[in-house]
Amino acid sequence: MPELPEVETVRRGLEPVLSGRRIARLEQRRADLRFPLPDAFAKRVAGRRIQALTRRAKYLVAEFEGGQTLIMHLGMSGRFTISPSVGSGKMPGDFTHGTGADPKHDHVIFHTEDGTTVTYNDPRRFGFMVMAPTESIDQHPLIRNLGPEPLGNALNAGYLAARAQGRKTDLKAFLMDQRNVAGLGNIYVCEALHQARLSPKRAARCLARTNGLPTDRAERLVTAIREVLSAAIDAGGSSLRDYRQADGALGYFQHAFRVYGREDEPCTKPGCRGTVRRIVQSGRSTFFCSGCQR
DNA sequence: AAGAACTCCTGTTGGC
DNA sequence: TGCCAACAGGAGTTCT
Repeated sequence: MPELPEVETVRRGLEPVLSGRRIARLEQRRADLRFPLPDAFAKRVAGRRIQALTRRAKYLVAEFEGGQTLIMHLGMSGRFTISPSVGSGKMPGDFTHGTGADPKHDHVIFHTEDGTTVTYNDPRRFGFMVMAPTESIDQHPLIRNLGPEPLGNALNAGYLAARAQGRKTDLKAFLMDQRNVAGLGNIYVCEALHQARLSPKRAARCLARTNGLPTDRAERLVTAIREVLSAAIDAGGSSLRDYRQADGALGYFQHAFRVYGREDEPCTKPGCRGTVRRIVQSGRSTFFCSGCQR
């Protein structure tokens, strides 16, 4: 579900209440999400301070004092919601305790030392939380094989060209694969390909070097990925069904979608008279304009 | 080794 | 209204 912009938005929302704060108590309401929750989870977290809350790809990463790091993934329907401490200035009744979602799916609740609670709610339970030693976190199986962060310098046309060399898989699947680029999902792959005017059906090897130079296609794609993700983060992510920011607010980038969810609507690209189509690739919906995406 | 299919789980939506 | 199938933002595992 949440892709990089949504996870980054959640991280920014949680950082002020979690980073540098001690977890007084952790409430665990079931044994597992997608995978079992960490052994002795509550005991390992209680009384420990979160030294940093970062993000890698679609993972939220909480580094605890004492050498352990919690890796969290929101799956398709996971959300974190902050409830302020009593007496924080809010009027009683201003804030519904919990997530605003069905409380029967409140699975993990972090109580910070100052009384704030952070609740993880996840109806589909595709999310997960894993604890691992901080010192070797980069070698963790969930982290080890991730491709570069798309907003960092490591993603560039030369990298993409090399990575796509000889790959017959289509561009859609290539970009969805977290080993190639980390953090993209169905929505932003569709949007980035549209902006780059590339067909999702094209073989990934079209990005590879020709005459020793990265292709114009690879350049356009890198630019498009960066612009789409940056704009989405600025908008607080995209809210379709479940996604909310940590303060409960909706994201609003969904209003800026050019192709996603716009089947049969006209292409918005200036000068393009095409219509947005929906096809299925690797079992998932792809939205694109066959007029301007080649 | 790459690529495709299958799997986990619940909720919503659209067709009949 | 009820029922059922299809679908939803992900990704690890298991096949071919």
